[in-house]
Amino acid sequence: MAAALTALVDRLARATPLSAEDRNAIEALPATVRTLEPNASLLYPGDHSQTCCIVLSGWVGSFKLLGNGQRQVLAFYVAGDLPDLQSLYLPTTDYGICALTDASVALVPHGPMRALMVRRPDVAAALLRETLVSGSITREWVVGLGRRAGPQRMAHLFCELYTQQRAAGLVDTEGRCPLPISQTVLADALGLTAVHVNRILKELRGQGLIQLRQRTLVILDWPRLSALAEFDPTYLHLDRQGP
Amino acid sequence: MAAALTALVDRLARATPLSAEDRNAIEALPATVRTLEPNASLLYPGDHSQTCCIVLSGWVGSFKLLGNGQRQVLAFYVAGDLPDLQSLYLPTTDYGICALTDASVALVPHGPMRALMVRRPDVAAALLRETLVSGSITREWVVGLGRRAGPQRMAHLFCELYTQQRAAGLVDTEGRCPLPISQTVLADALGLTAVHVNRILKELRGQGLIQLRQRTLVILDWPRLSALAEFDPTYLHLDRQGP
DNA sequence: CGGATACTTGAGGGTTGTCAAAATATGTGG
DNA sequence: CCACATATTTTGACAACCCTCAAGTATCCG
Repeated sequence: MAAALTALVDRLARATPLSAEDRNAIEALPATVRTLEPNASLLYPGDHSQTCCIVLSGWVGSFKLLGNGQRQVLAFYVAGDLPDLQSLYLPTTDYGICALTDASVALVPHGPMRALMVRRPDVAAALLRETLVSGSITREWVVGLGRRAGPQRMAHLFCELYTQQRAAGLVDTEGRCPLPISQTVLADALGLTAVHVNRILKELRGQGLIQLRQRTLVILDWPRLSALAEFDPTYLHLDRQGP
Repeated sequence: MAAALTALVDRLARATPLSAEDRNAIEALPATVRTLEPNASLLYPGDHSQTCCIVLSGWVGSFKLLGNGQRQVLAFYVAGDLPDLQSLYLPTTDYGICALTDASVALVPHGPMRALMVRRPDVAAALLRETLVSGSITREWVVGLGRRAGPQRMAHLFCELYTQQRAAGLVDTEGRCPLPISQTVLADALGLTAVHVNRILKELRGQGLIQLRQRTLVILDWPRLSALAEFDPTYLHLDRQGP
């Protein structure tokens, strides 16, 4: 359990300077680690969660289901992300969280989490910042789902995921980064069908913009891909605050 | 200027009990009131705002523009809403805010706003709660834009706006509430064209579900409308907290 | 009354969905 | 290592939804 939460410390420190005391306070949180297989649920809509979840490894998604069985993915979460921080303030969750790959998460009870935020205002501010950035990303998804056609929408998502992973040091020198999700999941995130996602992928591949094989995304032509997507990374708020 | 911020006090008190001190502290904030004509901008993408905006009257919207001139509305704001609270923590705004009707807003400088939140933790928690509820609504918009077909999507938005205004006491005994926006704005919120919005309205009207005239929405058949939308108000988090 | 804005309707085309099936990849047990 | 079962990806044909363009009607406001 010790050092399990370094993923969170690293994430927060990326945007906000944290003192050694802040780091220690985070790593001292009582956390239960859970490993998850793909598709395993962590949280169901309507649950009253008593813990906050921190992704340690793998990919996790939040989603909502519709009456006819359709699914909409709301966000992707990777190491250091907090999919349900809001459960601290809004007891009833309105969405589900499940593992998209083999994953591990830390579960921290609400009590110690709240205590940490009271004792360590800088940590509270950093967590609040993460929440606001998540909201900003969700708004950009609204724009994509509302106003971007399929190819542009997919290109934009790839630009987003690529940029996020580059900030996390997960992109290699050849423009490759992990994208360990099926076309079905991609479709549920993009508001399309899996069949159509497949056709758009073929199109982007045919234009020499990307490759997507073996759970790896390769950006072959960033200038043209980001131009197609009209990608502006401002909304990711990756600029570091403070000293 | 005095009492301008009662709209905010009333809004926060709807979900969170506030002490008299809390209320007084909010109403003592230094606020500049601005009146806006329809379409007047309050905030442009890329701005570095030094104030927080509180809607006092009228309807305000946040939005993003795309390269080809398309617009996506991200949220509607009415009296008591805070369209840009996040500017306190994320200095670069990535969206625009403009008046959708004649409107008035209060502008509170970041300094006093921050000071209030430090001195009055309950107010800070109430403001955080509002931010989280906004995020929850944005996620529901993602679901609608991604997975609901036109009529269902529009029905869902009407259910949402109606339920919110009922909580604010703005619905009369005949199921009427204000909806003072053009079909073009509605289209920009629903990710559709104005022409198609018009056709869907005709359809919903023809089925005897709603009326929309003279800036007023009338819910004629709530059971069928909410069933069509598969509307579940959980995500609005209207349940009052605490005593 | 005149001009501007908003709403309404029609015709036709493009994007995306649905249904179905084949091809490929992945995983498991013998 | 192979044989098999399963999941994922790929492709085709067709239909539905939504968009575009265009024109006409209603409404608002000075």
